[in-house]
Amino acid sequence: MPIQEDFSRAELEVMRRVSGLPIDELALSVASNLWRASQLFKQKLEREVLREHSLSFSSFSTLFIIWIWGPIETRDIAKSQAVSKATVTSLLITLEKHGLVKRKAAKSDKRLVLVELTSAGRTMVEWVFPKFNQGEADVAGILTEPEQLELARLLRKVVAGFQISFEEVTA
Amino acid sequence: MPIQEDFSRAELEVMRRVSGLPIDELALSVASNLWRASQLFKQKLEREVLREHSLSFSSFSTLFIIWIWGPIETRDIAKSQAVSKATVTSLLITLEKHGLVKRKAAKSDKRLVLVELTSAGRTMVEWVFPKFNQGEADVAGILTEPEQLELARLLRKVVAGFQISFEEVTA
DNA sequence: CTATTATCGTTTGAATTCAAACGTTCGATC
DNA sequence: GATCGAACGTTTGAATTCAAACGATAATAG
Repeated sequence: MPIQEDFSRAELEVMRRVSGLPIDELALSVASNLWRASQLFKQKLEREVLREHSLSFSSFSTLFIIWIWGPIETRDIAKSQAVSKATVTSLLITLEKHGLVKRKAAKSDKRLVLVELTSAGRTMVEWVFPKFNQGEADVAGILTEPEQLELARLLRKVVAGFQISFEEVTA
Repeated sequence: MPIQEDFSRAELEVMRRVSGLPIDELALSVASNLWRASQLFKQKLEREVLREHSLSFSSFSTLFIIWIWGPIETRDIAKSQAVSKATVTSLLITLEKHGLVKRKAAKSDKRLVLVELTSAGRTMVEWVFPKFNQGEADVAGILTEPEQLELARLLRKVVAGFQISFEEVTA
């Protein structure tokens, strides 16, 4: 069935109903498939990998960022995840409750909070990340390798375009 | 600066820190840029278009689906949005509170609930959708038209791959 | 026809999310 | 140094999200 390579059934129906309106149908296609792919990806990872470790997608992403960037400030977690500072505070409270991260005040600037993994947190990331990456590979594996490279390039260009347009909107 | 076309600075740092581990770095690139692009897209639309109408991204998406598919069952909204039925119930409660949708029992099957727009809901969608689509066009416009076509095709293939793999996981 | 099973939408409780408001701390200017 | 504005993380309140449990209805089996 060549429908997946061309247009999905749902997409065709949407197009039919908006035809006549001055709508950018290509942009609509890009946006709706971008959103849908990201949601399916998130759900797959939460159900198949993170659930058994009582981690949400956001919790794991935060844990991963802290693992990569060592002691890191709350505001930088927020920027790197494209979420608000309030969200990060909530996530850190949950993660701290589970003993995976610890917060400490910065010496130089008393407003700052430095976050780092506990040893339990480090163990968790190092245990879960390979399985998480396998899930990513399952999804990416739907495409050929040249297609994966091209998809990564195009998405990177979109992300870069955002950063140029707004440059620090996250309050 | 060719960094956006190649690898972002953050991506390079992540790669550096996971080098040595048996990680599929291409899949990691695809997944992280997919997630980031989708989140930035959602935030842009919520802030620049939906916020002034007191609509969340999910609320508008739901409204749009109901606009397209006329009277529709709760379970079909859930499937089309890739969210749980419980989420749809919550969204419908909010939308009903704002007078944008109405629910009625189906005659044939008393378990079903049919959802449709009120006239206020229809007015809202028809007013907001063009502006929403303009936001989509802004984002897609970061890419050339051939790139947009290719991105849509690749994402569609990924989405189709999901549907083949799981086929109705949404409980 | 009755009993079992499956499906529907909802409720419950907990986590995630954000704008707005807040107190605290830093920096800049006078 | 004192004052004003900016930036930090947190709190608050409301909406979104989901798994699990639930009652009601339908479909299937016996």
